[in-house]
Amino acid sequence: MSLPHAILTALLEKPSSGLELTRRFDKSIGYFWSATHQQIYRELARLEQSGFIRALPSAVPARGQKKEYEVLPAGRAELTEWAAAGQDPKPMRDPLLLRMRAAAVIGTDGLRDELERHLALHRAQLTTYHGIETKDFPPGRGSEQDRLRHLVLRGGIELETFWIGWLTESLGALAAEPEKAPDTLAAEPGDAPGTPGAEQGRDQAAPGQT
Amino acid sequence: MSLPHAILTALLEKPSSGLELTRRFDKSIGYFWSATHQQIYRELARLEQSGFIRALPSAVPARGQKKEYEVLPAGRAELTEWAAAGQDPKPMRDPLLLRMRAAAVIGTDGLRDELERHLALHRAQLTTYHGIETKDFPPGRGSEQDRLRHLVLRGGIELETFWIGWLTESLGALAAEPEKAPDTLAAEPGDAPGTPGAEQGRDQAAPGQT
DNA sequence: ACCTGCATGTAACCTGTTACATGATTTT
DNA sequence: AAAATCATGTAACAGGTTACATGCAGGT
Repeated sequence: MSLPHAILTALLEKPSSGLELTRRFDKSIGYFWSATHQQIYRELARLEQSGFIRALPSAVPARGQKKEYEVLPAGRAELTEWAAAGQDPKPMRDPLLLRMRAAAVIGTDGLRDELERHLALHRAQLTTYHGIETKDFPPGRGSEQDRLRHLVLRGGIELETFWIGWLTESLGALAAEPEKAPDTLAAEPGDAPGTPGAEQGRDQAAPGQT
Repeated sequence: MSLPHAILTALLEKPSSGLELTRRFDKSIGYFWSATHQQIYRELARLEQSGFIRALPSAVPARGQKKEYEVLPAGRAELTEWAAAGQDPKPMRDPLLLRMRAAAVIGTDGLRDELERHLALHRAQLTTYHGIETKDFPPGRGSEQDRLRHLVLRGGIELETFWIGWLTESLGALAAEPEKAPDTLAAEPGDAPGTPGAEQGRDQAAPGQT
């Protein structure tokens, strides 16, 4: 239940049309809450129906016509209420860690490549964030808004730093044990080391598993 | 599309019933891929129908009866194929960062409390992980499986460390500017600083926003 | 007989994803 | 006039969440 509140926040920062919001969700807002344009239009319609936002009267209500929205007092109240409620951090759900756990069962073929690919992506993202930081948040104290937004950006920066650190560490640990054998690298799917089926339960007593 | 593969991995580690899987998803596996028992039963039914897993013949197919599943060769092949495909890291989606961005618009009331609450939760989680680490992964090299699983755990540990660092840093930055005024702390929702409605677009030219 | 805990589900709903449709405006 | 781009949507589906239903086993 956070997308509507992300949109309310964005609209309070600046009234926008659906497509403008979509673009903002591809940039700054999307760095911590992503959304597609379909989600945004759906949610805008709901927010309007709930009386939280309204289309600026200037806009013509035709199909291909731009329609700008602004937040109504009820919308601001809703956002304030949401902020007061507090959300519990949700358990992580990350495919890459799952991928690594799977590697412990089906073998490490291709794992290094995948880690290196992610490492490159996270490094690129970090560079982007650093660019934003030097451009938008020069040293010296700005307004309260600036400082809060800077903290959000710091969150992104430190998260990417975490990934880069963990990936680097993992690649190092994998290097210590050279991926089975160099000549099995080109094996097709289904040819994983350890026979394809029929010996489940082999590593039953391994630690850190249950 | 990762839940089925999480289940396949779990079942390859050890054939289990739905409820046993649920419990494992509340512990180790759930530390990086959470799932409820409803999801698990639904997915088990699908995986069985697809011929990736089967119920062990010993079990009686009655309603309140335990039903254990094991992975079939086709299931192992499917998992291997999934692992070879590689997933792109998805854009982050975190309510707490959103909450902080909202605070830049509606005011910082209650923000410190929320950050402190999260800090405590992340510290507790880190303690849990450290407990697992010392118990299950003593120094000295174990099997390849052990080392991969240890890396996964390291991921969890370093992620919690990131949160603790960022939250601490943020609390420090907020302390520097003491939450508006001490006497507004008990204000009701709807009384946020900055008038409730009617002045959107105020901070249009602020950096780091578009 | 009744209650509690174990175990497997059903149903309804909401969010997010993917593919496609349609109208308006600008460019070539 | 055609094509590209801007802009708003519809439809169908997959995945995740919440609440509830059903059956069996063991204890009191």
